Amino acid sequence: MKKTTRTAKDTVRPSALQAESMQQTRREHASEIAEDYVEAIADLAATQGEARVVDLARRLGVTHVTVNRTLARLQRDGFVSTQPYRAIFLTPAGLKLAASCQQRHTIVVSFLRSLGISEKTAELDAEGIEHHVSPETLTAFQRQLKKA
Amino acid sequence: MKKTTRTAKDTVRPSALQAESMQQTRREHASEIAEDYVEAIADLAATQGEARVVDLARRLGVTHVTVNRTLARLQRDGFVSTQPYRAIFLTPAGLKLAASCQQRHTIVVSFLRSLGISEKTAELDAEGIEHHVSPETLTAFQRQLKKA
DNA sequence: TACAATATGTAGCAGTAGCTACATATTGTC
DNA sequence: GACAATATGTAGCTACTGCTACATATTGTA
Repeated sequence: MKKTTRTAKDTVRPSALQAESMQQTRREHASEIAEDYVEAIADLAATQGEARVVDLARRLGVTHVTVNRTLARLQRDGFVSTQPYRAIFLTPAGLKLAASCQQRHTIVVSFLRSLGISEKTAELDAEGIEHHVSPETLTAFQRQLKKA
Repeated sequence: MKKTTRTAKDTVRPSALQAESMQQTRREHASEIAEDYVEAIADLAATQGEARVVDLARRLGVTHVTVNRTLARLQRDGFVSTQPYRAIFLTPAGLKLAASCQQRHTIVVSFLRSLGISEKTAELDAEGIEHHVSPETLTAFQRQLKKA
């Protein structure tokens, strides 16, 4: 036997629902960090006038080195535009992404709060949860909020 | 100036709530995969008698190579015990983790279903969400389920 | 202007997760 | 037992995320 038969099969029909879930979760994870960054940049720009590397590092809880490299990736992917020793700006795509992230974040936090969850926990959990909430689920959250 | 002052400051007082959220999310991410694996292994052992590398690969939507390396890490961390060309077994720690994951998964899915979310979406979203649900939030979900 | 503080950038390391290609072991069947 | 099919293992690549240490640029202030 020359090569793995399994690989081809897996590609065509990964398996059940769980494999699909896992793959989706992984795909989402790739964009989670992008979302966190653009959201932070938008917020810093709004509150402080501009977003700098150190601000982001503080905000995201990583070193400035990590921020730097991630910004390079975000620039490569068209979400931000940066110049050495200058403030960081969001591109139209970045602005759009930031807006939808902020809206989703607000909805998730409000929803959790409506269940009686504490402010702090709601914020902490929302940060992890929000990236995995599908449009359908987000709509359900909003529906529930209107009821209450 | 010899070294970065910022680093020390960041370590002591990362910033606001968001930095803490991010760091927590990253920590959680480290254990997400472990949770997915032990859950899958437990399920395969229950339904098929034993868990093999190929089964896990199909189930998780990755190649057998990835499964292999991850299993090595899980063994290093004390969650599974493996022997070359043999079935994979969960250690007591692994069994415990699997049980709590399955319970949490069930609660999250039930909760989403109770909001009128479709079976498929509930499963897909739960897969991503469940790893970020704190005990407080999980309790709130259960409380809500009892109401309905 | 000069100096110190701060900010930003770069080099290089570790760890994790994914992959393909290839090598070896096990298993099922004739 | 032999052979083919399947399963498992290993080598080596990419990419992302985090870090420390060090180098350079900018900025604020005496």
